[in-house]
Amino acid sequence: MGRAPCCEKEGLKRGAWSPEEDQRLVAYIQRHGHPNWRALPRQAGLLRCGKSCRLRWINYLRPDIKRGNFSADEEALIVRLHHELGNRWSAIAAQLPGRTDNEIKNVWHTHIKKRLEDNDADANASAAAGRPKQHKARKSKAKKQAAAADDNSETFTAASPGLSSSVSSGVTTATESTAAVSSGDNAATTSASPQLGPAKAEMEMESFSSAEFPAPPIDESFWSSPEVMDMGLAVPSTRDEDMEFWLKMLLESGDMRDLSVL
DNA sequence: AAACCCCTCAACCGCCCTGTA
DNA sequence: TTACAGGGCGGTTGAGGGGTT
Repeated sequence: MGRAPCCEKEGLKRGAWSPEEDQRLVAYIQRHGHPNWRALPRQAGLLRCGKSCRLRWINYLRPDIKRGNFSADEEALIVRLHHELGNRWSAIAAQLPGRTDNEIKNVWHTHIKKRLEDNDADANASAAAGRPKQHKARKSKAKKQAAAADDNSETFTAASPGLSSSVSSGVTTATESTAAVSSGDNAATTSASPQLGPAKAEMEMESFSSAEFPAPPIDESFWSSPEVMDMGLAVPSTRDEDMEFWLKMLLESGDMRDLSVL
């Protein structure tokens, strides 16, 4: 006899969550917690599977979720942890506060893995071809992320407009620092290097042009923050300086040394 | 302008693990 | 020890959207 389904599928809603559903779920969890996911949707008046509620909460509605672009440091950490742990996304997520396993998994499959493959391909083809190909989707993502960085602090409330401010508060503060660091596709382009050894990174740096990768807007307050000042790091003003800045930062943080074994 | 391409990411599916009776 | 329920996890899917032709 087969295993019983986790929940009765009949009559349950599927697909994207509405703001009203989000609000209902958040309100219920804030009031009662989630001692029993299976019973929760019925008690909260939601036509959803318990698993679906859990996933929605874990991946999207939890107040400590850090939304927005992954910083170069975060991406470097993901690469390193994936090297050590494999596809154990929850274990990797445990090392990245505010990030979910689902989000990390998505980032890995859509960005990092592809970049690693590109880098391998480029390394093989560079002698013959020269410059790496710029995938169109990355260009679109650059725009998208630049826009996302602009209203990063509003992402959560915008996605779920009905939510109370108590839930969305804390998300903005958690996000701002990341947004400042990784505004635009800068995170993606600059972090293209961290998973490479220094020589490969240098090779890749030369392949970028400022025309293809216009400098993203930078939150000046970040650069004047005590943490950054303590590092004695100058504010990068050009693309090349930008790349060198991140390389230096990663080397000093130790990430690059760890990654050089890859 | 419109059709097509393809990338992103939220959400789902199904298996596995753990706790409990 | 076994059966079952519930939660967790990793793989996969598909709608939506932006870029290209």
